[in-house]
Amino acid sequence: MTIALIDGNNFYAACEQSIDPSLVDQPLVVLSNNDGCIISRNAEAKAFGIPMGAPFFKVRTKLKQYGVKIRSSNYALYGDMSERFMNLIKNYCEELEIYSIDEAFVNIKRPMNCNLHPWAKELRTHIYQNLSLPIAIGIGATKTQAKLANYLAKKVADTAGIFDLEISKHQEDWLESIAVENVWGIGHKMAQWCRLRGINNALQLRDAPSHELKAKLGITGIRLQNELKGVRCIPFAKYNKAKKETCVSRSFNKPITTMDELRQAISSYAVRASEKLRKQNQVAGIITIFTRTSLHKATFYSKSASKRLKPHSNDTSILLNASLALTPEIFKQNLPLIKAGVIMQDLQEDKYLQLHLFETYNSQSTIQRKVLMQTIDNLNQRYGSNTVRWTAYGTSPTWSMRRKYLSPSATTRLTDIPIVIS
DNA sequence: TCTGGGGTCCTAGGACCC
DNA sequence: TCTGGGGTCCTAGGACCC
Repeated sequence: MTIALIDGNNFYAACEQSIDPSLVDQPLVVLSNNDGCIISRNAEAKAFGIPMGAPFFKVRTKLKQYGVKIRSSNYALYGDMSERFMNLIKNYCEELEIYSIDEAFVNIKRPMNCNLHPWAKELRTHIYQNLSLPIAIGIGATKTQAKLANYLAKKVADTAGIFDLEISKHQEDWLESIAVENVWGIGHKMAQWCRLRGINNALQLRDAPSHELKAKLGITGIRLQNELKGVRCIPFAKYNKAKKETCVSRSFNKPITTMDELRQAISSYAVRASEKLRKQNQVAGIITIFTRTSLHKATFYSKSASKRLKPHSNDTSILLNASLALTPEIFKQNLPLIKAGVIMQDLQEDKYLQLHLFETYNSQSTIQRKVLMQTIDNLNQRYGSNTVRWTAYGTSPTWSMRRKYLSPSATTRLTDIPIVIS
């Protein structure tokens, strides 16, 4: 078996372009939630030297000057496009592991002549014809090799978005061409450490003394090195693994200073987190809420508070009450809070709900609660989120996300379907 | 004015067990 | 002089990923 990593090029920007023909061939950037910073750029925008992750307010003038189009994050759109993307890939491989919203690892068999190019080419065409999304395909003996191959498929001219590192006659040369910071699993800190030791590229990392890597990076270092050599250490996860925690957090549109606002925000995140749990068929054993001031100010404040839930639950009322009870513990007077969130932890599958030996339970009301939650979820799913809502988070929040350049939910909401005038 | 959101894995150290 | 050996579980924090 061989591994391929398939991903969408500039995925968010490409999704925006696929629903709005006026964006084609135009430089385009997509902003993070709250229109904070740049998280996706198409090739035309990259050509202007607009860096990834740049705070929007710092590059705003430049964007205007170059006539770059701007979109706020539209996760309803990207999530739906991702689902379509993965479903198309499924027909082209033996096993699929969805790694992120725009990336998937697949297991494939090499044909007799070992050449996977025709397969890759066909898949690329198929995706483009169906979704107008350009993709890159990297092939390798291990996940890490596939990742590097994918990187090369995008960087090296003349590859047409496909690169097979496993059977390349010049594998070592290619590894040498990849800077150490571009290796999957090597972040900012580790790259610094590598550079200090003269480990500058993927080849040098592969051949570095193992005991030094072990000492610094632990078991992950040894794994990484073996993966570079072609020895599989990171397993292929065919099935969606159950989440270990689930978090809902947001930055505010502007700093908040009152307990009332914080309560509203926390409430709305707790409601959303409960929905997520039910969708994942999970119940939480611990709920944590947190808030903080800006990282970029001299006085930094950050506080969290947790509560154990007995028994585990995904009932909105229970999680809402727990988070509201915790809110006074994290609130501090006269501080400009810019972000808050709710984290659900110690997650279990809801069908194996563990009850407590010395508590009494009313199974009738438990079932009724479950049906109630289901009904609310169904109504919100069918008629739009917030059709049925909890009053705890108010009707017109002053703190909600800024999304000034939002595109329509063209693939998930009937009223937003694009209209073609011929 | 203004810098995202949502995750995972690993490790070290402390508390505790027999 | 000298104070065991082997283990589990939990937590906080660091590092990384997209």
